[in-house]
Amino acid sequence: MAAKKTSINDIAKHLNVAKSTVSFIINGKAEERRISKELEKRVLDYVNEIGFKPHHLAQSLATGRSNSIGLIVENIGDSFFGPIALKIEEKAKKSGYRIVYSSTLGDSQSTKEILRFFRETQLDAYIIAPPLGVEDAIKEVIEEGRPVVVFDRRLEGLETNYVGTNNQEAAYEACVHMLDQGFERVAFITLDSDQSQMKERLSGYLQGMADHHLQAYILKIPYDFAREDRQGMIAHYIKDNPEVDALFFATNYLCIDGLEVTKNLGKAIPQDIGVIVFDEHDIFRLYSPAITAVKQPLEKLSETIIDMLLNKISSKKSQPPFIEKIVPSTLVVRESTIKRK
Amino acid sequence: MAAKKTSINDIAKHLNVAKSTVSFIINGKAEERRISKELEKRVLDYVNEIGFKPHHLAQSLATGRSNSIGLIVENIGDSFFGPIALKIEEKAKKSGYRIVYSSTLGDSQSTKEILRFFRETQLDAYIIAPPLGVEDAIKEVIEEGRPVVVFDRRLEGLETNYVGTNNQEAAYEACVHMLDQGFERVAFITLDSDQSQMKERLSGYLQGMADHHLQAYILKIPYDFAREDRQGMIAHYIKDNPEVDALFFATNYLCIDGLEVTKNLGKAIPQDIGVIVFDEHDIFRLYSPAITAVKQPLEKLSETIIDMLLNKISSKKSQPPFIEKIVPSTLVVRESTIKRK
DNA sequence: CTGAAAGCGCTTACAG
DNA sequence: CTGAAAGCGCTTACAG
Repeated sequence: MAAKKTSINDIAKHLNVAKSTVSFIINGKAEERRISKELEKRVLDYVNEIGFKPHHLAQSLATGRSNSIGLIVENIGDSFFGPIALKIEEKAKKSGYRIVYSSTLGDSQSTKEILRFFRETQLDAYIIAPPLGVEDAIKEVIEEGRPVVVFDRRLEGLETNYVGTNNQEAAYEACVHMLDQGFERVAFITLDSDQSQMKERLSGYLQGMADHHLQAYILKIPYDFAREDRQGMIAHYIKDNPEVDALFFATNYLCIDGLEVTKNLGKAIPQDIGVIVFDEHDIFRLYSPAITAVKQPLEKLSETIIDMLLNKISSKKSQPPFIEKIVPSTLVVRESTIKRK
Repeated sequence: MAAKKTSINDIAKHLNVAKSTVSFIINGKAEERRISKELEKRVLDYVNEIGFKPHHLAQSLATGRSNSIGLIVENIGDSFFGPIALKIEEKAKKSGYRIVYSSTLGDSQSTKEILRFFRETQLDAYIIAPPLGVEDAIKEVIEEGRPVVVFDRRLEGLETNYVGTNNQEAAYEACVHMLDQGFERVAFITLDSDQSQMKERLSGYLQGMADHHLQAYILKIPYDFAREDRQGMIAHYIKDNPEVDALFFATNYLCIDGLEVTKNLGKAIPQDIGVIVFDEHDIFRLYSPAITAVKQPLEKLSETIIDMLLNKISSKKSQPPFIEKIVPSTLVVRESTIKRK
């Protein structure tokens, strides 16, 4: 029975009170409005009895709030954004917020469309891991008065709240770890990307090599290459640079590609070539040998993001002062970087 | 400038026409309403000029549609549901639908809460991979007239649209593959779960063993066990049943646990023990030896789900006849099941 | 061909 | 202490 939902109006009629009174009571403003305990109880009892729930949309239209947060990530299906989305949702739910999400796949055009689409629905706030080129679109959202938290990478020229990890320091630490283990010609295999987190990681690596007066080896792989093409580039690079004795992958899926390549090439890790990677993945723990990785604290990152946003929402500040929080990563040392003596 | 959004009313005033006229024109009903081409153009031009977008919430309130689909999965962060969510979103977006999601983590109580929460927002339709015990809650949604597609597992006693894979046949095929390879004492390691897909897989395994007159070995691990506990159970089981010569894992993360266990136990795959698993994971391709797996066609599943739902939405049928589609899985044979002669 | 009006279900000044 | 009324921004019978 697709029975019509009972409304606040029906309740008011049934109880012979004004619907405004019902509204106030339901919203816990009985005391504030100095409504008699008795009336309050009568209304509440009835509301519970029939299991009334206010119509969310109508509430939103009247208040301008939708209790929904837009979550825009690069790819909800991947091992970094997926778990983060889960954690964010858990906490958001506790505060009465739903998550509306969309994946950008790194494309600025579709990100702009997502933002346009989301703006039409009056989402209360946004969490975004943006591609380059959407600075203005995000600015518009902020100017509409919606709090925004950008995470994972920052956008130059866009001032806003930000949560990320200490990419540069962590990459530096990882690089130095390799050198401490006796590797000398460490190649950095990264994406050909101007995203801030990638640039920071590269910069950490470069610093590490420079501090030890070592030459840098860098391979940049186009962002939109398919797996076989990425693997082809990596294989070529290894063959062309036989003196390279270790690979530092800038992100987890590149490393997964790299492992397949070294396996096919018959290179032993870490004897023939050392391996280290920025970002964790289940595979790294299980691989033989297990792969040393820079681990981003997903839980802590998620918490920081959603807490910051809820804070901004409740303080109604989409404008400055903007907050920035850096959650440090840790190096998980495994077998792939420990040369047997 | 958090300027007030211009509304259909403002446009009407500015252009000196009734707002109903503006509404009709914007909604492409100019012809149907026999509004003059000239007026239509005048309105449309202005609308484009100021970049007007109708207020989604208001539209929803008036029409009863929200252009949002609720996606309720077990865990948006995992390697099965994450990619499915991505694909579903892509297609939904093309048809003008947003995805609102939530993860159940397999808990029926929180699933009920999610459903209640979502129902308040007038979502147009639902895609659900439900835990047991939410049959009635889903029934209520259907009775409200909202199309529902259940996927991955079905709920006994709940008639609705369903999309899933051929769990039983695929498990049977996997089991027979092991026997063909010369394994004889294949243990089935599964969750202690009454979910339909798990029961079907078990049944496929049992059938396979029975058809070859072989004894079944079954280990059921509690659903809510943490990783160490699961691994502990698997390790024990292997030690207690030394005659077992192969392990058939009912789902991917159990297999990942199992790989860690066999590694620690120093068992060689496939010489000491064969391994096969239901559900893919990046790890299985990369592991040494690579692990034979039953691969669910994620793309095809996602497509089938969203197409079915969009169909139901446009035909406005939440009621019977319900549709059911089974998308077959395929066996990807790798090294873990091929005994060297 | 076009417009005035009611309605979707709520919130919230305002008045008493 | 409580209620009548306007308003959020749309849609859609209905009337002319």
